[in-house]
Amino acid sequence: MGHTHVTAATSDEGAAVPVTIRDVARASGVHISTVSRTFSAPHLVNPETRVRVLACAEDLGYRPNRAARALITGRTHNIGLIIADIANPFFPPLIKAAESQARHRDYHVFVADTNEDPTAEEELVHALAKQVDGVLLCSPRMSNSLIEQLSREVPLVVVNRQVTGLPCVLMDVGQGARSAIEHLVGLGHRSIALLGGPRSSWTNREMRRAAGTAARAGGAELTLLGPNAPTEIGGSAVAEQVRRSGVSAVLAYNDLMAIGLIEGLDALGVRVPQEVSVVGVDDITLSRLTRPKLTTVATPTGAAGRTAVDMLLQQDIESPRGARGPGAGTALGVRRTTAQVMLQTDLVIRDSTGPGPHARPARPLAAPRGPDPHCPAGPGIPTAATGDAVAS
Amino acid sequence: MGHTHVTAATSDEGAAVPVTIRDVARASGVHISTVSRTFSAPHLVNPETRVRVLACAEDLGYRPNRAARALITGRTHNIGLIIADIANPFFPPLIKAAESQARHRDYHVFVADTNEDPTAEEELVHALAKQVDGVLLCSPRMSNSLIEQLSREVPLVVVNRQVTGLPCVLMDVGQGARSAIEHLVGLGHRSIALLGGPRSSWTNREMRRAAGTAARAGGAELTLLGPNAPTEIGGSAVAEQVRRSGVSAVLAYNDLMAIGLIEGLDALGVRVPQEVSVVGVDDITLSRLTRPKLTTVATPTGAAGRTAVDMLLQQDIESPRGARGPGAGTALGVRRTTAQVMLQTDLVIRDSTGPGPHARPARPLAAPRGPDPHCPAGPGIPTAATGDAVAS
DNA sequence: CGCGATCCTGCAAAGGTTTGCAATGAAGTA
DNA sequence: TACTTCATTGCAAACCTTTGCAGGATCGCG
Repeated sequence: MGHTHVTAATSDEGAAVPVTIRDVARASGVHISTVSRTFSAPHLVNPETRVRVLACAEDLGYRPNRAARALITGRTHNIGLIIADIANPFFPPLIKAAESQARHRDYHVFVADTNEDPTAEEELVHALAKQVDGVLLCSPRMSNSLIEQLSREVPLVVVNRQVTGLPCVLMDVGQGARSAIEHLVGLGHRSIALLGGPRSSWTNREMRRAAGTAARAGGAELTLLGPNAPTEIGGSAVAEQVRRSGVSAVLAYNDLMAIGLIEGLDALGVRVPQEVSVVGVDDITLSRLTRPKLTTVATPTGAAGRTAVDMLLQQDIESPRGARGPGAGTALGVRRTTAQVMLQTDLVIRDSTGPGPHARPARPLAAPRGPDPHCPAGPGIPTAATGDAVAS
Repeated sequence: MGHTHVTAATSDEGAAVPVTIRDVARASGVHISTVSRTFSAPHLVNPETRVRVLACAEDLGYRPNRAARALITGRTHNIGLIIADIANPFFPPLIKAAESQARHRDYHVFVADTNEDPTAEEELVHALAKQVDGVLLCSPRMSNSLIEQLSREVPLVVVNRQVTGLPCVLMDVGQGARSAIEHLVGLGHRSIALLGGPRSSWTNREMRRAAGTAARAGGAELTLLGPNAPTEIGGSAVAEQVRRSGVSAVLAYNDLMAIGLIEGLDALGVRVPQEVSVVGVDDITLSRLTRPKLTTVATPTGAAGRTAVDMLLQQDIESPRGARGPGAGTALGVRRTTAQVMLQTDLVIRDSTGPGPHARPARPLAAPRGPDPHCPAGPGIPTAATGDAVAS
């Protein structure tokens, strides 16, 4: 590793003296159990004692050892967050929201990246299992059956995937794809391509299903292209294929692919939206910054992260892990209710979609359009309703 | 919270039977200490016994309880990663690299987001202290003295900040800023603005210092604008100010601001790079995707994450935390060597910079330029050398 | 055959916290 | 006054693992 040590100094440092509950007990003249209760069950200790203990604790800089606490309570107050690819801008807002929500509930979040690799996913669940109270599985690439199996090892909440028997947070990409297709059909497009994402993606299947239905209903022909890598590269790689297919509009699996496709088409001399319209999914920050600005289906990423954490913690509180007390370890089945939450998506119309070859002549050609009925707050600004739910 | 429960089912699930070292011991007919050694000191146990124990462990699905292990060894095998803003695309590659590197060393990573808030930073260090073996502080916003103080509580490695006595990973933004200014001066710009970032940012100070020197050396005038929020919004907000200042080129604190600025200038009818040249810092993915593509100083984010983890673990191995064995708890000072690593940056020339008003007439005006000597692999492709070091 | 060395394994303490139970004392009730 | 109830606190077991120490067996060597 070619670093250069600019400075190499030595410094004196007192060994971090670990101050335990015992020290606090001694300092405040009570038994350690009283100190413990001061923190974990304050109502059980005399207010006067409590303030004294708290003062001593503060004074000594005491912080409860979470490992010891975890050891006896069986609850680590940690949760795991397994992500297909942190570098995909879709995920950071989700991570951020989840971490913040967890922190408010006095939980910490382990983040792990699988590089879209199903095997890594499985290993990570195993590795995390004993160390966390539950795991959030975001856009998993492994099989449903494996997920179910793993859920017997550690409480799981799945995001962007429907697994029966498990709590799931879903984004209504079906509705999103439908809106997108309807938007394109309304613009006069009759030949549309769907740029598929990873084969094992639930989102991918949902989009295909909904887009197919919507296209049929609108009298348009839908061409399936894929599967592809859900990245910019994946998008630009199919540009040539898109051109040859002769479609006048494309719905891409996500924004990254849409942007890559636009790049690729541009390199081939195909103009967007004049010759081909492109719609993405996710509404990542980037999609507002490219030229042309991307028309896309906004997904409520932050809300998904928060909701997933809530569901995990709720489920977790119902059924604490580990046997409590001697003799309570009989493996009696735990009955728990699982819920699936569907979050609404919103079509955000910007500049990457325009009139198709079948547009009625009355429509102005290739002119900037006004706000679309689907997008109450006007183009470019995700609606506040994005995080809200939709009855389905 | 407006979600709709699409499904609410109940499922039977065996209580996750916690299989401990004791179960494995019973199953394989040895004492628990032998099982323990099988995992933590395999060379001390008879090969035959070992395979038998391993088989049983595998069979029962045993995984060592890390909390218990942490309790007695004093090492959690976790590290904390404190980030100013996960949503800033500068950080995900760093997180990803750090997490991956840590995992290879059998460590897990807690990720926490401070929203650029110094107070949150301090609280997070406290909260994490007892739970991790060390903390990576990325682009901290708190004061040096506070950082030093916190480093007495938990081993710290600082990224993007120079703190004497603490191990630091720095990116040579000074060199980067110099290259950028020289590039602009070479293009004929004599009046350049520096768009500052957060006041408490070390990077910010370094850039100001280096850019000032380079501008003086090149006979250019440098205008300081800031501090600003290191975001797209922060950049677009100063567009008007940039126009009024009359400069012909701008070096922005980071890519996000540069892109925001270009957006803002565009809205004011100022063309980039024809009227104003813009240079960013970081080379985030986004900078290759905007129009015009951004000229920027590439920072080795992944290498920084990996290096930081390595430094933390190395320092950590030298001085294990917590008193080992009875009577060893005397607070004798631990002497440890701290190093600072400086990583090289690289100017990547793309399309957001062009000839300035003082360009020699021989130069073609506003025409696409070929590869720049600063960028060996050609524009648009970060050089492989980016992660390597530079002697300084 | 005896002795030490080596290898393997068991024993038990320790690590910091939580928590059921018991003890204490005070206050309230009959 | 005697008895009950309640609030507060102490006691000690338990959580699961690691590790220093010692015991036992086996082997090599003189």
